[in-house]
Amino acid sequence: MADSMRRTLGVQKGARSSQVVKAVLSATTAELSRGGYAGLTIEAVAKAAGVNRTTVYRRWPTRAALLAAVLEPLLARYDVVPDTGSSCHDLSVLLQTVRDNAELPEGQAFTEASRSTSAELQDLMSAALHRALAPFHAVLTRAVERAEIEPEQRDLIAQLAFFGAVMWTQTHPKPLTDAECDDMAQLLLPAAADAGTR
Amino acid sequence: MADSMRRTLGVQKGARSSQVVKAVLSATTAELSRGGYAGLTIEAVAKAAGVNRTTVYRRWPTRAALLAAVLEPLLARYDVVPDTGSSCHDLSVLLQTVRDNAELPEGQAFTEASRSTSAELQDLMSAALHRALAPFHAVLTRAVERAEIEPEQRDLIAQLAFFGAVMWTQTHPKPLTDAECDDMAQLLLPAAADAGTR
Amino acid sequence: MADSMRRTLGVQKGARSSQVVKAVLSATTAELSRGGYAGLTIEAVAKAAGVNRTTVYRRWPTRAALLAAVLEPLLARYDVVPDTGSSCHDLSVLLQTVRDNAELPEGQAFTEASRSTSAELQDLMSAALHRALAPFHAVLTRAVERAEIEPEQRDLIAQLAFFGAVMWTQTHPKPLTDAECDDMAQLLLPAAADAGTR
Amino acid sequence: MADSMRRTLGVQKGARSSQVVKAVLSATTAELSRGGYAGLTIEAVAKAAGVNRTTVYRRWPTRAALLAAVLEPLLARYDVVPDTGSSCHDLSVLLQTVRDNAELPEGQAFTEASRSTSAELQDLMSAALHRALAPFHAVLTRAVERAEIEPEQRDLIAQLAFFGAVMWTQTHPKPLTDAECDDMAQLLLPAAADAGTR
DNA sequence: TTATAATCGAGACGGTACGTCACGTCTTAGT
DNA sequence: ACTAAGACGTGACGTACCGTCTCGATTATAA
Repeated sequence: MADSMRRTLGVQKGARSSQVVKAVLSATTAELSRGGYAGLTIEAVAKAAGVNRTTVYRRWPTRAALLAAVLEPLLARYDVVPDTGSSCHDLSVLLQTVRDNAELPEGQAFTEASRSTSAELQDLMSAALHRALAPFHAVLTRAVERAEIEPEQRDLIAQLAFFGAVMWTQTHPKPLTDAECDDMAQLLLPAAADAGTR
Repeated sequence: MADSMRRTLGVQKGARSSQVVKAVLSATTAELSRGGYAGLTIEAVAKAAGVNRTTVYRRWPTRAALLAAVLEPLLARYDVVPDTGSSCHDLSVLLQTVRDNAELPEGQAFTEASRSTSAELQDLMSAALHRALAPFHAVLTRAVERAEIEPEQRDLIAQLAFFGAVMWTQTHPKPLTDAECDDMAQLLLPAAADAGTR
Repeated sequence: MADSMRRTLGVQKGARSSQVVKAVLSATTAELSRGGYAGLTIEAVAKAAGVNRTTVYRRWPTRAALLAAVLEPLLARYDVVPDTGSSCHDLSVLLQTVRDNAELPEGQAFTEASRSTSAELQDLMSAALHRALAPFHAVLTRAVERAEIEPEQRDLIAQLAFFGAVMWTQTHPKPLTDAECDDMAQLLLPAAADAGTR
Repeated sequence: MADSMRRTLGVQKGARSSQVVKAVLSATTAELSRGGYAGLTIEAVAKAAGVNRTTVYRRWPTRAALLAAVLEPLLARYDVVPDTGSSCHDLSVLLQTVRDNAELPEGQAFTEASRSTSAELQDLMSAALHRALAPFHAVLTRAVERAEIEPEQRDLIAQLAFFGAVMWTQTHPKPLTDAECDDMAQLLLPAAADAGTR
């Protein structure tokens, strides 16, 4: 039953396997950078990685799996919550992380794919979204505790901050600067901004 | 020369043509509602419209053209700038418009497609984005004139408001309520909110 | 009933109609010269003639009809039977006629189309073949009367002579010369050749 | 590089592949028998063979390739030169081979296609023609050596004999009989016929 | 050290959709 | 009354990837 598929399960210790993995994943980001997720084909990835098409299929059965694999490092950055003492600054730091991710092809592909209706992607993407939003909620929960914002504003601010940064390049030719991240944070956390300034 | 491509140019007077157009466009929204833009195939649209595939190609040479056609009514709603006297309320009205659009399959497809790297879409989508953002800028320019916000905050607020509303359903199971639109507007325009309150 | 088709039946007196006919027919030979009968499309003919596609269809409902129209002048040359006194020379003259026709694009298309299995062509082509073979039979019948060949050889010789000339360009880069026509005639009618020589 | 086109190159060991090949080729001759080469569509061949259309394309990229494949056995018959001692009889044997081939749908398609102007066919067909004419030239070269014909008559006789037989069914309802083959050979090789008779 | 299991490359296949071309028919105008 | 122009359904084209399967051929891990 498991044999019928002959699917690759884990990464072998040997150098060969890990090289294949590395080659495929970097080929994937390369392919994502031109064409985005919509233009991502297993065929092209395999060719770019110098690997047989079936080999890719064995380890990553779907396009979504490939995306997930390549997305992991970006999401890992959201696993640490900044804590500088100032909510406003914490938020700004998070926005900078978002910006850094959004500049990478994988990051672009993420926002592109997050709108997809495909079932396989839906789960992956909503999980990733929650992971990315988590530090925002953490920082803003602290802001609530410091009485800088009302509790019921928390989610709204997280929403505005996160997507404001994610979608920045949609409307602006250049990526967010650090100063603009600060502006955005101050706009959304006026009380915290005052505290930091004075 | 016009003959050389044998492409359908305008809608004929006859009932036949206009019926075809209607059938195809509504089939397009139907197909968009399941599968989104990524899952939109001319084949399926044609079948759902009870029309031959080539007929679709003649009038809408690309998938993007089909999307543009079906998107037009939504974008038209952004052509009127609300003017209720209160900037905060104007903004809220715009957010409600965004929400209404985002609930429709065409609207979802719009945000999905706007992230695409495809050349044909790029132009169409950036034009649509500008059209959708225009009323936001108009309303906020009035807010600047009323000294409710700083001039340099204008674009930033437009950005946060627009994408905050557009991406709402990414993080929330239910669409924006009118009250939430008000909250969002007040958060972004605190001075104008005060004015309206007093 | 007849109106439902709205088919053009005869050539109108006016200059316009006859001009259309001329333009289409010469466009047809032009198209035949590149692509042959297999590559002949109504679309291309209409465009080359500067005429609408439907106009062509009305007057020549099928590709075969177009071919027939353009073939007529070539077949007309077979309606006169040479009579120089020498069977051998008569045959040579016929072979030269075949060669002249075979050099024209219509002639090439004729031999190409004559092998077709299409029903509409079958009739047209077999009729044309008979018309082309008729003078051969006439000349050879005279040869039989002159006791230059056996009666039962008549059809065989006609067959060899006609197709030998028609298919000449299949195996030779240059068309038949007059001398080669003579050689061929003498080979097939040795008795008549002797008579002419002495 | 071999992967880049994903084209089927050779016949695999497995029974599957060879069965596909067999099915497609016999379907091709079946389709040729109705419609001829002009009416041959990959679509119909695939359907008749119970095979997917793309599978056909992979192994035989063009219609011409399909024809060539199906033609090969017929052409192979021309690779052996008859040598019965009598030039006249040798020629008759060749004519019978031509007749046998011309009765098969592939043979009909061959003569049909040989008149085509298509580039892809041109090469294939001229090569096939040379292959078919080769034994004629061989037999007639022997006849020259036996002083039965003049050297400069050789090609002319080959031309007349070959095409006379090939085109036989154009003008006759029934295929060539063996006796008629003999007649034709004797007509073209009178000296050799005498030798055989005495 | 040699089995044994995991992984890979290669070739082939059925299948879906693409975008294009030409077909032949029909309707609606425009002279 | 003809022709023009526009539109449509239809069939076939050749291509691109898809996802699956079956073979060997390698390559590691373990008896």
